[in-house]
Amino acid sequence: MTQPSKSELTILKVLWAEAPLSAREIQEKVGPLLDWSFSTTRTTLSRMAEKSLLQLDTRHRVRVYTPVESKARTLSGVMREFFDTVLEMKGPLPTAAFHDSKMLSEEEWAELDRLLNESHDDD
Amino acid sequence: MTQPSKSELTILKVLWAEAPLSAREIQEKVGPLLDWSFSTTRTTLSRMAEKSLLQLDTRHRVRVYTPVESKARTLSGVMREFFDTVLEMKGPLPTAAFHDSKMLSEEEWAELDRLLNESHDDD
DNA sequence: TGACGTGTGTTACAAATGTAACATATACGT
DNA sequence: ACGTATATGTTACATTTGTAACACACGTCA
Repeated sequence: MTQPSKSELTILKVLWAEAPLSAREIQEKVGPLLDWSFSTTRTTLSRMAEKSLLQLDTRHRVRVYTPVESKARTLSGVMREFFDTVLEMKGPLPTAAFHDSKMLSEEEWAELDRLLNESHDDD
Repeated sequence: MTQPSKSELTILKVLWAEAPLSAREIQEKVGPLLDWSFSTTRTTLSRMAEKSLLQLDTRHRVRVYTPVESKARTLSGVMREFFDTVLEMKGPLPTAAFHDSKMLSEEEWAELDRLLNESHDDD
């Protein structure tokens, strides 16, 4: 499970909020944020699809992108990696401390907690 | 303030524990961990010095390396960046939640807390 | 039917990072 | 003085990521 880079995470965030979206639609959202040209956005989307971070479909004759993994699953991986390497905390993590981040809903936090702190060998 | 990569962080960790160290000494500690050849370690050390992550001195006719920034300062930057981009938590962070990480002593946690949550415009 | 906008495939190049060899200098022991 | 180990300088090449242009196909509108 390859971790998304910072830019890739930005794209994933807009897609978690609303998917599937076309490259053009994604560009309208992340272009201003990342100051990217449409080409750049498209290249990054292609690479994300290659890496199976995104799934590709065709709707109304256009390519649309959907995240393969849920927000909770992806962020749990990113967080696990971070705490492992930076703080060397291998065991359960104090996820309650982050619950006031607006990034996830209550249900998503519940899923993330489960993923981080319970059985760890799926996927 | 360039953030250290994962490998660079590994090197910084051994130097925070004991510095200054020569390339050879560092290799003895990180080589097994990272499965690196001596050359690789040396290249990374050079680049870290270029980026001013490490300071270079000569002791007993050998080059020795010392971290420029303290563990607390470096980790506070890394953590700030992480919570910003991943969880979009911009304000104060619940650092108490991490205090059982063995990475830092009580005093270092105190420094890190101060850096993360108080005035934010030094260095 | 021909120009134009939009979608898509392909290619390009630079910087950062991972990973390492080669070559040279220098000190230390014999 | 000579060989040998260690230290240091330099160079190399691949992969990932950032950043983007070029070229072509297709549908729509005049």
